[in-house]
Amino acid sequence: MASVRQLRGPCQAWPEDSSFIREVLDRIGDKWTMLVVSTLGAEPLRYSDLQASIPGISQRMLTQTLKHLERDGLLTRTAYAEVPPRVEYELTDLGRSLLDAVMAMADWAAAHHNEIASNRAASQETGVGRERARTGAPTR
Amino acid sequence: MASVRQLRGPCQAWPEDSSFIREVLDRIGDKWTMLVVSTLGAEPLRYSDLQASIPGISQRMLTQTLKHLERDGLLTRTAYAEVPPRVEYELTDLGRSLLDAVMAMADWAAAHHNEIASNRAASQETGVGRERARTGAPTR
DNA sequence: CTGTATCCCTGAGGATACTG
DNA sequence: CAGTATCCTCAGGGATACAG
Repeated sequence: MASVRQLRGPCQAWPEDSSFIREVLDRIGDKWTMLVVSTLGAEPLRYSDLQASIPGISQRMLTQTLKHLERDGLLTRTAYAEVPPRVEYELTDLGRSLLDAVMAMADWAAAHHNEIASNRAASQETGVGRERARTGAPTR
Repeated sequence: MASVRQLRGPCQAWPEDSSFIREVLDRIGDKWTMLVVSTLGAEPLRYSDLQASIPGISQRMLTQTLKHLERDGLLTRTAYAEVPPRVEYELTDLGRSLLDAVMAMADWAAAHHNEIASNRAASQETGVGRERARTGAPTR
């Protein structure tokens, strides 16, 4: 498929096709999805491995995120009927294709986070882009 | 800078460097940032143009998003001291570099949203990855 | 036109306890 | 081990009114 950029000229803001952005945001914009996908990028993992590999994630969120990803066909869930239950999660090809795009974003972050941090620090001093600081006494 | 992938081998989940993912998510994972950036991708726009081009955004959110992007050096704000005030927002080079990565994600969405939609529909019928449906009478 | 200031509500998501 | 079921908090963000 053609690039979104090709679909519409360079000097026209996307009319309502911001839906693409919305769509990708709804899918990966939540707190854990990208993390789970990137963690599974290297190798299939079981539930407990995922929880251990993703510091701070709760059972509730891990389960929910995995379900959503499975629904969308980004990963597969395989349960082995063993004596201590074992369930493995693995990215599908579709999931890996998302991972590529995600890595591009990660690369961007890696390449520019210093620059951004210093910009932010500079704005701090200048007052640029800062939320209006409380001046004077509060209203009440 | 080298790719994140190059930094660590292919068969090792990122130890704690999920921070890259977190970082990019914290910056663009909110509801409007990507939309504003992509809207400014084509050309500089003024406040009212942005609001018109991004259906559903409130003044509050537009202002806040613009401030954050300005703080991080992703766009510039230029106020013209005219009789009806005019303020133009324009992406910086840094902002445009982000846009490239964002477009990659949009391309991914454009290329795969059909596949994902049908996967989701299929799961719907199969019951795969679905939240447990209420069975029987509620607890109370 | 370009924002600020408030109020308020929803829902993402954390903590905890329980189950097959 | 691999989840479910509940409860509850808190902050993102919408609506509205006001200001330079």
